[in-house]
Amino acid sequence: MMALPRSFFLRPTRTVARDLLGRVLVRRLPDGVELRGRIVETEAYLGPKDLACHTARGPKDGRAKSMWLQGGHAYIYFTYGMHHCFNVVTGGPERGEAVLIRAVEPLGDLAPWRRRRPKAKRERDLAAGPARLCEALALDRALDGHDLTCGDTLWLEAGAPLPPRRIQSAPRVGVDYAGAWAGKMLRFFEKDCVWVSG
DNA sequence: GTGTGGATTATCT
DNA sequence: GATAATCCACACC
Repeated sequence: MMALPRSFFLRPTRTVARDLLGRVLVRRLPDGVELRGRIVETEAYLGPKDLACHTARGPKDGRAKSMWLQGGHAYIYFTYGMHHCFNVVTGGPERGEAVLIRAVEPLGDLAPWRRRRPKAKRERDLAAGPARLCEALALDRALDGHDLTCGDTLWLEAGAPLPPRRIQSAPRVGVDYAGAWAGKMLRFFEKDCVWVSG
């Protein structure tokens, strides 16, 4: 299976956020184990004008510097003193836009997922939530800025995109401070899917 | 089922 | 010094 090409990520961020639903995120761990998850929930962050977006604040070489790369790179940051979150950068270089991956449906053998998420009591908690997903897939700042189009260590595969009627939208999570941008419908998830967070 | 608070640190004011 | 794109445990209903 081939990694999704650069052109996939160079489209408008909202388009990519919707089109990522149903696609497959693949993570090859250092020990060679490969984990695959079907993306079921995303959020779009629309660059410096979007007051909920990390590129709307702070220096360009600060925490969010990877977000200024060309589409198809990873932006992984650390927050709340203990959690990581994984984003896919979108659009051309210097756009400062990205899609936050909020939840995946684990595919294949669940044992390696459980091994990394011993606290998850229910299967549905294995990767529902941006920080849970990062814990399950062992994503941290070592992979910040990684090129997702090389098919190495961390990449995306075509899977099966969702038809529009299976996609539901909602305001983004945890961005109440962002004024008019807080209420915008920039969160996308699969309708009636048990693997979606909250 | 709902609500509250604690963990823990990079980043910016 | 405050805050953050969060999660979990535990209390209480």
